[in-house]
Amino acid sequence: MPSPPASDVLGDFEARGLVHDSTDRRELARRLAEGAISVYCGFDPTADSLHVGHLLGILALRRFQLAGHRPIALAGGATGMIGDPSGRSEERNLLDAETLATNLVAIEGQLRRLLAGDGSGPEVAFVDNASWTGGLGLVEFLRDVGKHVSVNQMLGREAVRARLAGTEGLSFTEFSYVLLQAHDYVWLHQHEGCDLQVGGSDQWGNIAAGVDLVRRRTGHQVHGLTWPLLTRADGTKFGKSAGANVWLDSRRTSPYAFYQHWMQVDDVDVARFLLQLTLLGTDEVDAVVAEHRQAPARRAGQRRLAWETTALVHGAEAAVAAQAASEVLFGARSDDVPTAAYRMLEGELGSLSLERRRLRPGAELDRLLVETGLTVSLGDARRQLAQGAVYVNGRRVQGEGATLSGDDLRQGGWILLRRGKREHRLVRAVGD
RNA sequence: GGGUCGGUACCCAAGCGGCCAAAGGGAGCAGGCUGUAAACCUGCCGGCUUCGCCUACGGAGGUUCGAAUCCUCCCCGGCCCA
Repeated sequence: MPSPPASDVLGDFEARGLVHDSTDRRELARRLAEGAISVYCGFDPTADSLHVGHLLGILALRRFQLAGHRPIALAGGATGMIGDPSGRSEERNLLDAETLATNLVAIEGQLRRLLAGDGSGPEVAFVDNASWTGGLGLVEFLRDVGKHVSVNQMLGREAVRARLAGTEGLSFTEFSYVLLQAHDYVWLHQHEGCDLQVGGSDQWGNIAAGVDLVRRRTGHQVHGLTWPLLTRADGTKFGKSAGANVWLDSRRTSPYAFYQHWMQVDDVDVARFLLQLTLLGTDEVDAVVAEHRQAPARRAGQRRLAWETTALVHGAEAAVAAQAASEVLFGARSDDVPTAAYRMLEGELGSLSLERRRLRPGAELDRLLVETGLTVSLGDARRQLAQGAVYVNGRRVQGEGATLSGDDLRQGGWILLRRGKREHRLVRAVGD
């Protein structure tokens, strides 16, 4: 895999559309060219898994690593206790310590796995800001951190202003969040030699505050860099599929679902996503995009995107399986599938087992649809049936009262159900 | 605390005694066209034992043959005054 030239990560970020804001660009470029630096990106444990939005941060660290710099992945055990008001219109509910601890462990595990890399480049450092914030006394904090920060400036921040102007208000706790993150930067600068913090554009305020605080406390000039948030071309937030978040944890979003999520990306977004969400070199992305433009129907862009992201997050083996499942389901012959393929699909799809007698000819399809979760209610199931949205083993069945027929159990016990274009479920008959 | 306007389905928003499961828009789902795109066209879009029934218009009561619509109290929000 071609890595960006060690001397020009910044240029690479720019070429990929990954620069939203940064501290003095020339100064930063000079610093990066001068030699390896330590760069940090934080991840707050707001859930027990990261989601696709976090991929940008993870890849950013990898990009720096490939260019010879030292990445620091920070899990926000302390900041997670407070809640970042950036980009939020409402006060967060504080997570209880237990949930937080669980989340932290889960997220750290994911970060370690995703950043393990291939052994090239400097090793990644994993830190948790609770380790240096936990023992910090309030008075000490107010003297060492608070004294250097201007409330006037804090009030000027976009995230704060929006909340003060609106009806939601802002608690002192969230108002103070930026101080913690700024303090993190100081600590990492002093103890880990960190000279650059990166994050999504919503983090700019927090990062800038950190850069400021480092200067006031140490007189050193450190840097910040943000990328634009992941959005679709139409401006809507990306990372949701059918309203649900797309997670990196396979228990929350299966590798198959994850793969499909990328397969379904709009043409207009493919090039940008390839640049921003994979480690492919820009030349290679250009080649893929050119191929895609030649014959958009083949979805070369989406295929490559799905492959790269799935392999990155779930490993090559899972990516192969997800790809194979997709071939079966979206290929020409989903009405006649070999047993081996059924077994494979069983692991990839939402599948369930039902007693054989429930799947006899005459069994009502509407109930089956509800049971498999393909529709949300019986009424919905009947609507879908009436609209011709339902397929059994790849063949459309129509009519509200549709039932299973004699040969619907394939290879001795599987039924492939589908609603609409792309929702599939596999049902397996068990018992006698 | 006083005044006033408002709280309607996932969101915005009409309705202001029966014809209201509630206009319109958005989102979502499906069908058509396609390429598992986009755009466009069409249909659906509370639940159920579906020619009917149940639950719903901030909450609780009440008036009425009949209430989202009227009355009372309560809760919540905007604005104005203190």
